[in-house]
Amino acid sequence: MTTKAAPGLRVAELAAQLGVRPDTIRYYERAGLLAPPPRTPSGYRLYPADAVERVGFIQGCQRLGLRLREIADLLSVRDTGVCPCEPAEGLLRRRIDDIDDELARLTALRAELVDTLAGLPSGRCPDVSPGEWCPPNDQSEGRCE
Amino acid sequence: MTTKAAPGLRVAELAAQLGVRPDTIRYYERAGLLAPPPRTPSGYRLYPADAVERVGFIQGCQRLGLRLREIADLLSVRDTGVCPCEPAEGLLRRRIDDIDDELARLTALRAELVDTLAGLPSGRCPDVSPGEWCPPNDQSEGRCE
DNA sequence: GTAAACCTTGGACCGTACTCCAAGGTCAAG
DNA sequence: CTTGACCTTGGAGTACGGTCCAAGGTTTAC
Repeated sequence: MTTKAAPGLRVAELAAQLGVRPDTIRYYERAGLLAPPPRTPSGYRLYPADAVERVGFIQGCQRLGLRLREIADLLSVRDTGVCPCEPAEGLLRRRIDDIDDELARLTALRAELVDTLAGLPSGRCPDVSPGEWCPPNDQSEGRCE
Repeated sequence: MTTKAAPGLRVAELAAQLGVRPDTIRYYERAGLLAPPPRTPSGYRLYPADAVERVGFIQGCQRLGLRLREIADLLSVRDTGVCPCEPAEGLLRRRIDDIDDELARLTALRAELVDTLAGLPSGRCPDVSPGEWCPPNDQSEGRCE
């Protein structure tokens, strides 16, 4: 069977498969996440079919909140033929810790916002320490009643 | 009583009172949060004492997560002599909604990360859809055992 | 043949809140 | 008088992940 030799994907085709723009693909190349692909005689990039999977891996990692630099590290391990799950474990643990910090911060901030809001429509404007909501000069005018 | 005429604060003095750098004060001026202050004959900025309170207000709003542009809006209301608590209420409500969205997003993401991590050290590397952790070509080599 | 739709490159730009820089002026202490 | 610490300005740089641009070359459809 004469399997049609894979012609490869042009940059816009690869991008469309993954729902991104061609610029993003070229950006990944500049950022070291995608090796420079072979070119047509006239200089167009021609990606092999497995580039789709590679960009999909990038997107999966991004969904988990990894940065491109971290994803590049995982890919470089993966490119040696080794599963990058060991370095990934460290990255993911650190990511969870960051998320926990952020959750705590946002939860505390939310409570503070609710407190501040609760004071707003009442007789006195609450302070936003160390500043105040009301202008400091004319105390008798413009305050919420 | 001959009250010593307030000499005003130079930019580094104002900044030091609030724990920020002079550049930050000048940046607030460029950004429209601080009016251009009077100058000494030689051109140095000389802030009146209430500038400390004003920058304190900015910091208080920042702690609540408001952006400089939003704070500028509140300040411009406050500068009319009116308490900015009414527009602030809208900003703070929207901020709480944003935080709720972010909390939900981070909570879901955290769960996904924990799931992913739980699969890592076991016999099979988990998929990071639509990519996979393990390289697609050599299935038999390099997998976590 | 020609127009539309693709491709190439290097570089500038987005938002956010600063932060730093160079080149020069000012001011107080010794 | 000199030294050092302050001040001025406009502009560039930081992180992040793209996004867009112009100016030109290529390919495809009609």
